[in-house]
Amino acid sequence: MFLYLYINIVTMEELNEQQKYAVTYNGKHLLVLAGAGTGKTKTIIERAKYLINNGTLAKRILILSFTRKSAREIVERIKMQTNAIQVDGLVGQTFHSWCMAVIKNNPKIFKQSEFTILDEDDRESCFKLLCGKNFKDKGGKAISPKSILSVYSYAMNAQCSMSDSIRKKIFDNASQDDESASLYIKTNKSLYENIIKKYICYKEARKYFDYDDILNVVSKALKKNQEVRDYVNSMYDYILVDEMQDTNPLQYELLSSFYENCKLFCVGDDAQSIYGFRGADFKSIHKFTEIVPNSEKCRLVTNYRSTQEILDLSNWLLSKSSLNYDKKLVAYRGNGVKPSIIHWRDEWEEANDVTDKILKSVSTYNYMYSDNMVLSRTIWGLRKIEAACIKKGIPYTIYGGTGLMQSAHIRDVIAPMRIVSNYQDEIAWMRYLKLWKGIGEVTAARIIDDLIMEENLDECLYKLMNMNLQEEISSTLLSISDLQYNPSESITKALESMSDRLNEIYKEEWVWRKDDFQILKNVALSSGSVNEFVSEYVLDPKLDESLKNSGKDENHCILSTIHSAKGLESAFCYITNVSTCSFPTNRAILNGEDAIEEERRCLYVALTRAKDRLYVYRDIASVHTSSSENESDKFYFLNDLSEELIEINTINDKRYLCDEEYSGEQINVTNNFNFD
DNA sequence: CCAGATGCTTTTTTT
DNA sequence: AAGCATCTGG
Repeated sequence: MFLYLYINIVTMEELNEQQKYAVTYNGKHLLVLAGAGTGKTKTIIERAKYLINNGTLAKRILILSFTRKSAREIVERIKMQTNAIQVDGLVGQTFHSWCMAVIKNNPKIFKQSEFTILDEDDRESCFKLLCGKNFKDKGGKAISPKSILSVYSYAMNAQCSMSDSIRKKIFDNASQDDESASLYIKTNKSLYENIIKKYICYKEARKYFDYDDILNVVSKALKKNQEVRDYVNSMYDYILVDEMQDTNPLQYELLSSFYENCKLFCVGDDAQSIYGFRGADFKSIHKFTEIVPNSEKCRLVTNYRSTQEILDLSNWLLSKSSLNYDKKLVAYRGNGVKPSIIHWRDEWEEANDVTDKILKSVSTYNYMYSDNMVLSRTIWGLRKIEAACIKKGIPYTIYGGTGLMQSAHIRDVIAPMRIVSNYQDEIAWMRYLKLWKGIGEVTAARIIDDLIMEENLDECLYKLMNMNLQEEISSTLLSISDLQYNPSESITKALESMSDRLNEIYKEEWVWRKDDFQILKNVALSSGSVNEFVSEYVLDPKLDESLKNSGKDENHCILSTIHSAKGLESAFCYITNVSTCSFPTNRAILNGEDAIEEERRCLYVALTRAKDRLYVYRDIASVHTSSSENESDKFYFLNDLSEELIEINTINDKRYLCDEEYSGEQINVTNNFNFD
């Protein structure tokens, strides 16, 4: 009963003392260290409103975030709460989209106005092409193109040397005095550098631009060019940055150009930094006041989301770390029910118990399906839960994994559109040609060698038509080319000539895959040309968003990877497979302390999503202590967990063991729905 | 040289 | 889910 009362209090527009301090801050730069559920987004929104109400023009405020989702959400919420004229021109952007805008608005300085942006898959394809088959290091060991790419990208994002990047990415962050690593780096560094140099030249020749280039080019220009610096500095008075803990050194570099003439207001939580593999360093947030001149930091510690019991467990997890997160969240809502640990013998048992509890929350306790969220460390960990949901008729939405824009059939149809928009796009040619029957890797490469010499698209198509290939190969490209200024219609035409072949490729899957193209066509309606469409969708795939929003208001339970669940919350929260060697993963244990700490933060994010009830699932074999003989067990997060913090249960569910057809009879397995 | 089948592997993910 | 290696057979 009292739970409903609290919800009303939380929605009040009042701010607590800490939030008020941050919102009305009058010094130069401020870092707000905001723990999970402490009103991080609300504080940023109130800050913007406060500035606008005190006479700052909305267009003089820039809201930056790492993700589109958070940037968009903040601006939308401000617009909802404020007079429309006042917020006119308020901008919320990602670092990437902001840099793109700078590039486009300064064509004299940035000459790369016409280029194809490579996404991660394309980038990998480039490296594959450049490495060739069986690429080996000097000791004869294979190096995957993917690992060279990761070395390159990490060096760029973390702004570190090639040697440091190899040490981090190839040698699992070996220490400086690890001799075998140093020797490897010494002998093989040039190998990496050569491929990377080739890649840089290749990009230039093919007019390719990758995500890192977008930031890097602007960052360099800001350093070197006074004109760009003046332009950028003249635009804003205030920069508000969300998710500061995910900001990497390259992005810090960009922010540094604002130190002098703008006021930064950054919000983040070091304990929720889970993007280290991408160059984000949560420690930089600790050094904020050293890095940024004239800056201060403040803290938000009152949590409005969870009960104290849930926070006690979360605080405990951080306190067991050797790192000092200095975090102790206090629940505004007071006490509730202790979290539960549930032991299972196999993952089907786990999936069965989770879905039973979801059903019960709805049938017995009158919650919605959407009050339930199942979290997993990996995307494939959700498959068994999904299967159980289907079996029991629970509506669900999956967050995480590859989005629609990454899926094979969409990329198949985008490929010919990319060719039309940049006929030198070798990666697109390769994908497109290989689709057709009779054309494999070798033939495709031969055709491309012939075509890439041509002067323009028309010459290419003419040559292609005279190659005695299946007619659809050239006719698809022709019809897209003819409809260049009607991208939506060009998709329709492309599909008409490709669908027979796609049907053959995807077989029974084609039934559901083909439905996605209606959405693609709708998105394409807002673009003026094929060219515009393909360049826009890479930076802002509205497709995935429109798909997610369509399920947003529906009463679905959420199945999500932990990474995708950041910012979400749910009354009932189930964290699956928190077992030894799964969480932290085996790989993290091998990679050493930094990786394990990142896993810890990951689990912390998961725990703090829960509002009322938290269930942590694990393999029954994970029960041991930190004094265990087994090496991997020592790193297990839930060792020595006191029963004061958590209630321990083992699934002993006869109905599951003996009877496949569950009749719907309610058996109170863990007896923990008693709020009163 | 290509197609198709099979089995294996896969951190996580955003731009 | 989807890419990979690997094999068989055309």
